[in-house]
Amino acid sequence: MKIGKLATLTGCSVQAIRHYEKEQLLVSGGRSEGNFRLYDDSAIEQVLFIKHCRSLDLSLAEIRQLMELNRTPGEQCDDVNQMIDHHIEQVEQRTRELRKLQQQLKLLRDSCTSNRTVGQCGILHNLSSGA
Amino acid sequence: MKIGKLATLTGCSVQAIRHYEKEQLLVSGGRSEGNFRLYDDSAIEQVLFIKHCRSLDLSLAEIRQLMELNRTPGEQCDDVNQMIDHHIEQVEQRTRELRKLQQQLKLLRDSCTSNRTVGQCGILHNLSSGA
DNA sequence: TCTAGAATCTATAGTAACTATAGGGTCAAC
DNA sequence: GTTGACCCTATAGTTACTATAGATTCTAGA
Repeated sequence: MKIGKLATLTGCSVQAIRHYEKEQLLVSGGRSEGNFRLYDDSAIEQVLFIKHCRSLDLSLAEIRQLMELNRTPGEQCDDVNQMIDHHIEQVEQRTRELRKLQQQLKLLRDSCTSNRTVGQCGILHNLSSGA
Repeated sequence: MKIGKLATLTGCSVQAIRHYEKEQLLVSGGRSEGNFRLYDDSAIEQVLFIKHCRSLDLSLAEIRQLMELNRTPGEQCDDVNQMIDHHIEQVEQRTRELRKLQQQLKLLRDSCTSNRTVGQCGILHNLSSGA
């Protein structure tokens, strides 16, 4: 199949697939006479694998690493576990940051009510002071 | 003062300050004979204002808008309140997403234990199936 | 067979908020 | 007069794409 069909079947954009190929996450099965990329069914699984990983916010570099590991089924999979653990930590870290941010923003928001002028605005006042 | 001192006093990098100027968040008081940017004390407050807003994840575009509002103290400040409300919503949205992500990652992580091979790895298995 | 339109190709710019670098001027002190 | 610290501009890099331009290939209907 050509790239358009692969895109439709996987729910991926054509450009994204080309991008994955450029980043060496995907190899097309070759080219047609007219230089169109050709894929077989295994490409569908590969793109879905990438999509699934992306939905978990794994980077393309991490996905590439996972796909490489997949090619050596006899090796220990500790690297996979470590990568996921690391990723979980990152997400938790970011969640904590956002929670703090949320609190600060709400405090800030409470410092102003409707029907005030810019000069009286508690928000702008707070932002201007070092607080 | 020159840009280096402003950077030191505000804890901002020199490049960041130049970047803010390029993005029209900041105007230097002029240039020296040798074409060095010159600033007065009010620039310190401005940079700190930007830093404070950035620490709340406000975009440079939003900050520019706030600074413009600041110049018209007689106007109503509803726009400020709306911006902050909108920002709070965005942060909450992202927090929800991350929370979901965290759950999924933890489920994924639990699908594998130590001392397995790549072929047996529950994580890779899960990522490969459409699950 | 001709042709219009759909699909594909490559290459490049844009996104956000900077950081890092190259290659060059300016200035103070020794 | 020269060394070193500081400054200048302009450009590339970061991430994972999307969007665009300009060209080529394929397909289906007249």
